[in-house]
Amino acid sequence: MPENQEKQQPRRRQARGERRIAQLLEAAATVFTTTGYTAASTNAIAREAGVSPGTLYQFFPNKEAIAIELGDRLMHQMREAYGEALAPVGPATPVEEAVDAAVDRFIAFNCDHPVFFALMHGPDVPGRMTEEHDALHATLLSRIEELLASFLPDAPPADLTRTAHMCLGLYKAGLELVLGHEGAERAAYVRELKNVLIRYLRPLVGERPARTPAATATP
Amino acid sequence: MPENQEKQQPRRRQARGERRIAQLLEAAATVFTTTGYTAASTNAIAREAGVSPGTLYQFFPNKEAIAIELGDRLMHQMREAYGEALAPVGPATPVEEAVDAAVDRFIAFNCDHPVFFALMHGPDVPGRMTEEHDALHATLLSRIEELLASFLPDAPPADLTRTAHMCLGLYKAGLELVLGHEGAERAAYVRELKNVLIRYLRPLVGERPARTPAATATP
DNA sequence: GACAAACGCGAGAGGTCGCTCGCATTCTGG
DNA sequence: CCAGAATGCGAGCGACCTCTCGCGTTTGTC
Repeated sequence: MPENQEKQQPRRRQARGERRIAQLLEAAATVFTTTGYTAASTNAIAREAGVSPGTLYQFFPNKEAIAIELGDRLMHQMREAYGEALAPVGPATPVEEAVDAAVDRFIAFNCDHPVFFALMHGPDVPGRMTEEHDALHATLLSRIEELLASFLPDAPPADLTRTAHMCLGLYKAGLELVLGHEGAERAAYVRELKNVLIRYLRPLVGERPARTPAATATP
Repeated sequence: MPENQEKQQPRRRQARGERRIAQLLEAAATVFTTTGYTAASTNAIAREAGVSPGTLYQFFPNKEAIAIELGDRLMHQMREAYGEALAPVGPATPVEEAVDAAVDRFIAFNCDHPVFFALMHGPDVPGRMTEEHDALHATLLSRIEELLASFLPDAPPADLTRTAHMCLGLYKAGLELVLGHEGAERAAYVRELKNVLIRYLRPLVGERPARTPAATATP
């Protein structure tokens, strides 16, 4: 009984099918990025992939399933690229370093996969999409909270949760600005986003060891 | 120069019509807030207002016009409530005070008019709505930039613009969290949002609190 | 080579949404 | 009081969207 590729589906895919699925997901990614989830039509996705609408529904039961599968694969790629930990932080790492590493990683991932932002940011998603969205959100939040806990061992849990929410929100705001610019401007916004997070978190972790003289020479 | 009510339209409204318009806009506000602009149907708005679809189109040429008019009225209310200046800031006001006042005002307005957030936040808007959205965005940005300029007279214009974008983005992120909570939690998030902005801007205005003797002693 | 299953197609069924149109009702100015 | 404008209605038109269905094609297996 045990061996299976995907799930418990009695559906045997050929190599051609797997290729089509990848092709369709890629097309869906570009369409979602440009028009958003709700505005994206399955016909448009099929057209972008160069197949007929019927073919699309050979592989996905409905439009939502496309986004779900896309989200799952993105999540998987993310875990694969960065490992289980949000950011590997040693016991004496300064905040600056942790923020710098985490932001760089996430920004890089989001720039490589703009769909992620589209699926993340849109509360224009109906039905079961919301669950998936919330799951991802909760995952990220718990990672951030975990990371924060290593910096703030004696903070009340409620404060920790709030700070984590705040950090994620700030990151999303910064990400939007980063994705909206190119080249040097983009880099400048990344720098600003890091500044925001560092300056927000710095006062919370007063007695951290290294007072690194990094960045921002005072004018 | 003749007097006119709305614009150069040869459309004479009766008192009943004005009432219907207000009623429809109110209904549209609740529908937009709950479902967002794109997902909101004109039939739903008419139903919410207790009138027929045809009646709705007696007063608005299309769905977009409803949102536009709603946005205009909100904008007007905002100006009326807070005056032309974003926040009246004296020449020696500390950053803390300016941020505190500005955030309190905006948060109060957004809590009173949740539609504002819905119309603001949704890039799910097609066609000419985007212009209106961008116009509002630009207005807010220039106000913020203006305010920042009074704090940072010698900063390069590019940096000023970037900082203004960042502040608005941070505010929007915080607003989302604030609106997502109630009571004490909400107040805590307001506090956090202020902290974020203050700590972000503080290092940029090093020699600011020259006049106030009881300034912050802590580094 | 033959059979079954997977793949591929595209017209179109079924549904929703924005918006219109013809007609009834209410208001307003003269 | 009455002509005409403003208001109100709701069935329904056309466009579009998700998803289906029947049938032809390709692929894997023996």
